[in-house]
Amino acid sequence: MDESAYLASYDRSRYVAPLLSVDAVLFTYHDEQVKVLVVRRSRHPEQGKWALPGGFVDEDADDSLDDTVHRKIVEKTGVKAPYLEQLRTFGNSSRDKRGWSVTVVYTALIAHQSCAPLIETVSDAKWMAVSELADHELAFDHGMILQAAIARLRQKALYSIVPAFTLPDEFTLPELQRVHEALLGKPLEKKSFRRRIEQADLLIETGFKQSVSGRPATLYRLKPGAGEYTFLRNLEQ
Amino acid sequence: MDESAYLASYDRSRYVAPLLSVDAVLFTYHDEQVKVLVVRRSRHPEQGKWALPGGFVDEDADDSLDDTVHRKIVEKTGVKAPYLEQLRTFGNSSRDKRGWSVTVVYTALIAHQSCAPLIETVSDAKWMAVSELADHELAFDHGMILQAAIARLRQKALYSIVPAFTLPDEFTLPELQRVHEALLGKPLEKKSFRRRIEQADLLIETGFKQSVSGRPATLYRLKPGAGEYTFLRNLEQ
DNA sequence: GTCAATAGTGGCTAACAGACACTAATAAGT
DNA sequence: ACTTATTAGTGTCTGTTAGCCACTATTGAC
Repeated sequence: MDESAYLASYDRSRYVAPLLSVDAVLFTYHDEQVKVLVVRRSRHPEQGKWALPGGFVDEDADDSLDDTVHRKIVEKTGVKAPYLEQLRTFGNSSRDKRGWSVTVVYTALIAHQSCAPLIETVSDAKWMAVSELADHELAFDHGMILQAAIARLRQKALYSIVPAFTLPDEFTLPELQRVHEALLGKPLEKKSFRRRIEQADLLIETGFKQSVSGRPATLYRLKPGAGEYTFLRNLEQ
Repeated sequence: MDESAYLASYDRSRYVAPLLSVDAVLFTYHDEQVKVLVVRRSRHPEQGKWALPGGFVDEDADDSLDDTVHRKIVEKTGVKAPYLEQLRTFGNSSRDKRGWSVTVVYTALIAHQSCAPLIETVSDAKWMAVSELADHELAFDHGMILQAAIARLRQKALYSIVPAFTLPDEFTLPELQRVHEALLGKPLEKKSFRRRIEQADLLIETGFKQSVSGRPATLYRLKPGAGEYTFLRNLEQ
């Protein structure tokens, strides 16, 4: 049998594959806190519990797993997340009562303001501060997944400016530093923080922000590709 | 309907999920070269082509995706790989002619000597030097996957001693440096390389290696957890 | 004993993070 | 207008660690 004959006779429905889903850990920054989007499950299993936004691949609508996550995030927030990166895939026999299941998990970052209007009007999705996560039990193994996502983003705060994607398009260096500090749970040296960003030439100056009180800060926008840049040296851990 | 009733009525075979497989990029070091295990495909599709070792989840035999990879590597090499880490999951509609498919890819490292006997006796698996990969077309998107795995391992050579897992249990620092240099494709500073490993206290001295020519080198073994250690500062890129 | 080869060290320089005091620019109060 | 509080941003010194490269150490071959 040659390959075309094989493909013609191939019937995928004969093979029972593990349940495959895609989930997103969507971070933002608001009110001095790093927050994560959780949605209330409307259906069984784990109905009523808070869970990560996610779902199944739509073979007609999605060309790739990235498409699936993007679609799911747009469904919940109304906008496309400007930063998306695969975290890890979790697959075992016990994480879902329906049987052996696999979920491909992504980390995504978005500015709070760009999706706040939609989320505030729906009752099945909300931002949860990462500091209060311990108080809430999430569906499936999503609590553990969230911890893994936070650990990774925390690491990135030490050697990249990826956390900038939790801020609006234009942001100030003090704002960015406060995001990093919220992630790391401790203050950073202002000078060290600013120096390395300046040396790496990752930002474009766009103007000045009127101050609430005190000297106004310079507004910046990320240069294209700034999210991929990694510093050779970590900040102190 | 409550959850137990839902679960009792749930029939997974009604849902056609994308084809799910697991693949491994298994690295080793031998004859001054970093090599990758490839296996010849005995069945359609892409019959006869070289591909990454991998396969499907066996829901009875495997409790987790990690189990699946471990099992697949043991099938090909006869031994369990001492280092295993998820690389990334690739999923789209075009990578497999059978339709929408997803593969969870792992990077694994193993000492050449620990599996050479088995591999040399079989004709459907062989070590391919990464330097000659460009000359061989691999099945599916495995060529691209391999490039991603190499890029990641190369990064790790700059800030960890993970490449040590391509060497036997006991190895010398000059041997380890040669692995890193083979990965990076350029020489490293001997003093810088040794100094950081000594400072991080990652190795246990076990004796001396009789020299082929020249002064004998000290043999070391990895301390437990040494693979998870990351240096705060990268070697020069 | 000398030489070739490889292992391992000493010690200087350069780059960059930490620390912290300093200056700069704004709003509010008098 | 001046003072003060507040936040933004800089100057500059110290400490750590990688780059560099010359040096010493230990072996086998002759």
